Amino acid sequence: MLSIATWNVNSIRVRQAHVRTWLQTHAPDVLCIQETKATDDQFPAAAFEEIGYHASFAGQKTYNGVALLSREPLGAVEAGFFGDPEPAQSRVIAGTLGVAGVRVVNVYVPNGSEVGSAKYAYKLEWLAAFRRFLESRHDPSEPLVVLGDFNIAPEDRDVHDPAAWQGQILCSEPEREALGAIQTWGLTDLLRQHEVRGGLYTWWDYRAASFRRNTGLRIDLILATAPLVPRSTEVAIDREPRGLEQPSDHAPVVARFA
DNA sequence: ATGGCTGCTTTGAGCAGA
Repeated sequence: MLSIATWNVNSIRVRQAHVRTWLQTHAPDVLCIQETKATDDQFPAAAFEEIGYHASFAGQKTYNGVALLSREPLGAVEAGFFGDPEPAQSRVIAGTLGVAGVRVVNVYVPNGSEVGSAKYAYKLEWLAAFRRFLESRHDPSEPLVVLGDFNIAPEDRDVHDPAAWQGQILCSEPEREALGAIQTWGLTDLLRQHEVRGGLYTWWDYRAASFRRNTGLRIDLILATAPLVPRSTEVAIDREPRGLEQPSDHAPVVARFA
């Protein structure tokens, strides 16, 4: 039994207590977090060590930042990825779960701002570079999990109002094709192994009472290679922390493996 | 149609997020 989770926390310093409580309640083997918005010297590692979690982190000032919180120290921890077009942006951290031999790659994909903008072009370039990294450094026959905030809703059933979002950032065809190319390499969206329904979201805008009205998107994904797909027993989106005081705008997602 | 909320920043209006 193995469980691996992802959560965009939107500032680890603000969300520290939420994350601690969630870890104590759910006890995943690894929690991948994104948007820590903290430099490495600011990262509150002791708060997690106190409750039995080892922290590996790669941060920068103000923006981005990723971390791995794990019950056991991870092997071969690497920040960034080979071929990263802008290594100064802290968007990837990876480590290996020793017992299971599972490589865990935690990603914070660029948001892209607006279709047609310079940031959008960078998002597509980043996704292509990440696919080349997978090809050059990994093999689809290895047990590999790639998870995090992809900032892409894979299909219309992952969007509360597909007509309104059609062609918009997070939903545009080029973004979906870039994600599709990563999946074609050999990664499966595990939630869709268990669930065909729409209306399952991981992010709700802070504005316009989006969570209460459930006007969300599913943009936080857990992808895995073929050896892990038959071992996938469950993928759960935990909406509970989104309803707390001062929440992250994203919900945690957990995958369990036999 | 717009902006709606939140976090951060050599602190306070502007950027970025999604």
